[in-house]
Amino acid sequence: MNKKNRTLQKPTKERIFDESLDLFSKKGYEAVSVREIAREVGIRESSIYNHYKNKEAILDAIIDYFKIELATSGTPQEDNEALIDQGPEVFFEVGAKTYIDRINTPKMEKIWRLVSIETYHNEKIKRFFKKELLEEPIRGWEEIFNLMIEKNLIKPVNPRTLAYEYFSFVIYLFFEYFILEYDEDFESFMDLALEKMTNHTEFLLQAIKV
Amino acid sequence: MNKKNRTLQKPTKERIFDESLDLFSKKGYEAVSVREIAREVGIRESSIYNHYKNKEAILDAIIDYFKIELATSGTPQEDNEALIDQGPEVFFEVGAKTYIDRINTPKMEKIWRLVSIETYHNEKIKRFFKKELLEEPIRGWEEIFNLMIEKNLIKPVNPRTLAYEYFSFVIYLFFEYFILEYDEDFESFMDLALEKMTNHTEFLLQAIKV
DNA sequence: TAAATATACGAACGAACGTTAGTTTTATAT
DNA sequence: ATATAAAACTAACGTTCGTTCGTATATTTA
Repeated sequence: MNKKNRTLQKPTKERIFDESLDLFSKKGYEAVSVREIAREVGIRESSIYNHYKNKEAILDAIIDYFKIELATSGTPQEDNEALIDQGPEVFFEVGAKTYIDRINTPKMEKIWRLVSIETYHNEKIKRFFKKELLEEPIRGWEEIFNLMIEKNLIKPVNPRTLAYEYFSFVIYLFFEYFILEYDEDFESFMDLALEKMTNHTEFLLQAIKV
Repeated sequence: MNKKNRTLQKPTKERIFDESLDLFSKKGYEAVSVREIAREVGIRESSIYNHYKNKEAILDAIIDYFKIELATSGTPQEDNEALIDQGPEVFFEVGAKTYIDRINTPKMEKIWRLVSIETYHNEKIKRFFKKELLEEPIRGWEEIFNLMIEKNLIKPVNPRTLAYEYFSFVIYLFFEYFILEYDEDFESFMDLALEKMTNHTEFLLQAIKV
């Protein structure tokens, strides 16, 4: 019976990962105890240490998973050039879709929330956030706007300014959701967020179209 | 000698307040122990309880101070009407100045950082942030843009959209500073932030001017 | 089937936490 | 000078924390 059950359910290590993520994303890393994780998994706290070196190793595993998922979900660089020729409208649409795809699984949504929380407390996560989720996207959008200007698709406004105009709103929406409204219904929030994003890109487009 | 020194320095309660704020803003509320506060003040931890009921009461006192400071620094509603007639440029300038004034003392700067951190963990602070620092300003700016449209000073774009366009950038700058770059030099950050804000309002103005 | 490995357990560790109790010192008011 | 009140002290409380140890029980490998 034990053997049969064991094969039907997820491995313990994965269950520790999932339950930890669930708790961390709700309460933050420090506020969750190893005993609490063990209780949720259904084992004793000492058994946790058969699967992870210590508590921090669980957090590290989660962040590693996050980085890998992000790396495999990004739009390939080469496609950009071809997309730009179809005009800014198409690009904004694809851009929005890319960001949504990155939070589209319950697991990733929880990690986003966790990363938002721990950015305050964890230096490693903070640096990652700043570099990969803020500076790198800004740089990418600057490049895109620069290309659009070169191709005479939009007015010659400072591309860095445009990148901030576009992307600061994305950050704002993340902030609004993951920090201020996380408890609320994801579907209805997403509907509202998409509407806000549409208004934003329409306004931006109106301002820079030739 | 003791008496003389005592009268020259701040009262103990105030020193507890100041040191707590200093530590809280650096490490977050939970990460700071009562012993640590006492050590910084230069008394035993039990003496803290002669001045504050418990640890949470210190945090409450800080938040109360913040609310009072914010309430007394806001621009009076009546002035808005007169300012609007001078055109959007003036209004953006005054608006930016108002926000800067609200973080212009070292004490207030620390509390902003603390509020940013604890918004994740403290339900009271979160509700305050959402209502008073996000929804209320957005509502205010919507009203302002609405008036500008009525007075034919700007194009008739949806005023709510304009409010988000303007204010999401302010939130973004707060986020960038208080969460991601807090350690860095305030002066140099503020110079850069002001430049970004100027670019932002210039872009916005260009897009909506009649 | 026997040996080896993986995984679970109960019990305990040392340290840190917020807080309280009782007592002594210091400052103020009569 | 003496009584009162404020504010400091020492010591300890009961909990919780992350982690380790030795051991028992499954599961896998030889």
